[in-house]
Amino acid sequence: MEKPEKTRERLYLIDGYALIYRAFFALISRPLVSSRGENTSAAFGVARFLIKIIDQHQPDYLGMVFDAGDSERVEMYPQYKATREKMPDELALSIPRIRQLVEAFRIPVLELQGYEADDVIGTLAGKAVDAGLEAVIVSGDKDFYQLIRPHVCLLNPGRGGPTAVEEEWVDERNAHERLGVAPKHVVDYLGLIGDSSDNVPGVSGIGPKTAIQLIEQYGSIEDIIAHTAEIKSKRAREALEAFADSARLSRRLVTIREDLAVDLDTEALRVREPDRVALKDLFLDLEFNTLAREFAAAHPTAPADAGDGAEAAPNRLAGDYRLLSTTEEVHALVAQAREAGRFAVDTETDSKDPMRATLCGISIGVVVGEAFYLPFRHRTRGPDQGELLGDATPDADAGVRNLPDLHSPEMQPLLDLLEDETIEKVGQNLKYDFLVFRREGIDLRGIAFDTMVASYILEPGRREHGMDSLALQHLDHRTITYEEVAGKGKAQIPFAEVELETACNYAAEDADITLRLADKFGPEMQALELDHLFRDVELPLVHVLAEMEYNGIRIDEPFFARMSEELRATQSQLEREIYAEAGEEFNIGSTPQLREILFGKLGLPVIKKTKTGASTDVDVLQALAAQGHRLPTLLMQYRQVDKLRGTYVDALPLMVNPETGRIHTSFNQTVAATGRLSSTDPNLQNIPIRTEMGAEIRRGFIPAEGNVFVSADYSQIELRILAHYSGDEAFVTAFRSGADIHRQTAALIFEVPVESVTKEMRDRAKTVNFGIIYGQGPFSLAQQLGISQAEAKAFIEAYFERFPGVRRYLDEQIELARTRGYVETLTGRRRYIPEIQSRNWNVRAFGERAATNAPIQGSSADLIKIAMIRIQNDIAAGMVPAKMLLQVHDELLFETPIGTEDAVREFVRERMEGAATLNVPLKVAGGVGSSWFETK
DNA sequence: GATCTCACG
DNA sequence: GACGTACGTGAGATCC
Repeated sequence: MEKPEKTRERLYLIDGYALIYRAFFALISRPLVSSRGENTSAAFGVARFLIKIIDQHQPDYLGMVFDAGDSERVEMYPQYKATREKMPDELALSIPRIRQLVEAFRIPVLELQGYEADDVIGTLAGKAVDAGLEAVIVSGDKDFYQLIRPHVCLLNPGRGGPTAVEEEWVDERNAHERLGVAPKHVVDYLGLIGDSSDNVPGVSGIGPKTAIQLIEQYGSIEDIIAHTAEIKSKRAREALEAFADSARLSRRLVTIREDLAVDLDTEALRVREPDRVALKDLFLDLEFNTLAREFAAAHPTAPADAGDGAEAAPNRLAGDYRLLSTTEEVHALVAQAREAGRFAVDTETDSKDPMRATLCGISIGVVVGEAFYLPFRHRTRGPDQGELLGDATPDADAGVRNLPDLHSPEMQPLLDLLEDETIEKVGQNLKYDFLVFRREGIDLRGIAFDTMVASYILEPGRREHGMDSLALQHLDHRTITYEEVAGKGKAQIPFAEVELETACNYAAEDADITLRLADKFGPEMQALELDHLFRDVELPLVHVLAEMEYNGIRIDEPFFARMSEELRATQSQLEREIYAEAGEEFNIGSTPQLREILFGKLGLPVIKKTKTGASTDVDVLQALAAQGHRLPTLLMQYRQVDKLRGTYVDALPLMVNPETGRIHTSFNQTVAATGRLSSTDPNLQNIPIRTEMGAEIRRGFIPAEGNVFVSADYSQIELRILAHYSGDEAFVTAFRSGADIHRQTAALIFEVPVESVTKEMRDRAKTVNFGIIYGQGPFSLAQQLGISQAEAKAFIEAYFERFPGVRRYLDEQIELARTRGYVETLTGRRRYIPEIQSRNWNVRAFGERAATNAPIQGSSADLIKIAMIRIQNDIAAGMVPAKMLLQVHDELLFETPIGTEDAVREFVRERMEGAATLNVPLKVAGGVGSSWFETK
């Protein structure tokens, strides 16, 4: 039916939740998920619909109607809507978004506490007609047919996409025909047949056909009941005799009220220009880029507000940033912070490495929009550009007004504040500040919020969690960058030499932004139930990691010097042999030159290609060596030696901290998308062990005088997690029996008794076991095992046949990632997988592997983190004299006084094995030694 | 800064 | 039927 002819101004009343549900479920099998993991299906559908309504229908008045609170129908009939499933979480989370959208469109929201949208719509439609308007009810719900009359019609919105449905008008002309009864009898009709979605009972035994017939014959439900005895059909008659009251109740339940106490405020409902800026921001935030473009094209900015640039450029947030220069001011600030019980803190220093940095100032923010900078060690350069005029004392330089020394009695209240556990500290990367303070002899306590960690919990796949990027995205604010105040490259000056007012603006802004971000991230984490992970795992871990970094690890420098000489000699020898074999000298480290030698000059076959040409990696060299060529073998040896020397033996001694004589790595808590840690400067999580020559390097890591190392590593933690999650019977049984899991696996997939499993069978089973965790396919398994692809395929099939629970579990994770956009670990840590929605097979397959691997790798990370926190707590409480030094994903390394090693081993084992209770036991293996090498 | 290679779990 | 083919990291060397 085409659109009814327009004779009056039109008011469109949109049934809000009907629209939202429809939009959400239209995309249920392929939901829209933003890169931050937000399910945006409903918001998208609603936005697109509103644009369409406004552009194509050009309503004169428009309102969005929502249910609010429990309906009076529940009092009438407690089971009303009781069979409805709870709103899916993803949808519930997008309701606030949709309200923002509606607001940005400047469409009034109409709701009345205690009433359903239907009743508000019924009332307003009536009032609209009285006011000389025409009411268009936008909904697909048949209940609304009862409201149809002159100047009231129904618009059932269509649907785009693959299963497109045309929009549909229902008015006086076609209502009767569509439902089989006239609008005035809709309540009788629905009262008889009931409504399963609202759990309205109706009359059991009477369906649409009978209902229509009865209504045609007798009229309303009361009339029908009055004539029950005359009804010919025995079934219908008996049904009515039994359920007459149910029919009356049902009729009342489906009757839409038209008499609520709401006014029709036509002026408020008149369609207005949308708030373009807000809408554009929302669209970008929701990643509706196409919609944003289309909307911008259809609604060009009026000349009046074009070109002022306010829309495009991020704001500069207004902040009152002040430099403190007197003790009294500091005391007042301390009092204010104590009063508030919470403040943001940030340190300014002269190095990115907290183990080498010197503190030069502190910024503090207590309330949003206000922050202070406390300079302690600023100085200026003299006119001759070299002589330092200022130092730590305020009098030394007239140009700089430092506060009294941080450790002077006047500043004691500030130090007390920092060390007061009851006053909450908010910061960005507080591990850094903690270490800087610690080296000043200040123990920063009360770490309550870290915005960098919070951002990581909310968006673990995000590239960077730096403040500049977070402020830009979340606060639409461009921060002052370090380069802007200190310069860059060669011209960069130490922060201590930055002019004070400039330093203050930079530093205080950081504290202010931190506070604003914390206020935003806190509720977001709560909404996603990530609070436990944040409060009980990641936040306590900040301390633990800081402690480990502070501890550092000792190396045997003469050992590295000797090893470097030996490797260098080996390398020269190999170099000569390589040149001889190649027939010329060239740069072995240059891939292009090596390519030319191997595939050009010597004409060896190209095995594998990279983006830029033939690959020369170890797989290729191995294959070429297997063909009987000598050069590839030499190259592999050369590369191994070169790598060990360049990356480890020569590099590590340069990292020794002159102050402590030890190497202090940095454990990054916000890098790995799965929840793992990473280690940098230097990376101590990839110290060689797999080859004999490489493992020698570990002899150079030694405990402090009078100490030994204790190492403890989880045995097959990832496979145990897989067993736990999948609940696979064979798998779980194997682990519970305490037997060798790879041997057990081999017995099952090769169908032989455990005693007959050969070493080769076990090795293959082990490879398959690990391959499964990563989603390895037949192609790569075949390559790895040196077997045919068909054989590899048979292995994988045999595996899943023996472990059907594993297959089921992996499929489940893929399905979860597809439908809700993310997978999660034991602690609820999420990993969003937008790739799984890709139309590109390759990208999608990657997403599927990530979806199966992330819960396993991530849960393993969860467990060791929990263990680390408990261990460090007990170490701090003095239970053992050990120091935790390193974490290498499933392994922890400790340093402890000689004689305490057995106790420490047991202490650590107990806490690691007790980190969680799974379906299968957790097992920890340990070792003791006077070098890292010996702990194996 | 991008690319390649290779070290670890 | 082809696609391209195992997850997660960091560092050093070379090239452009």
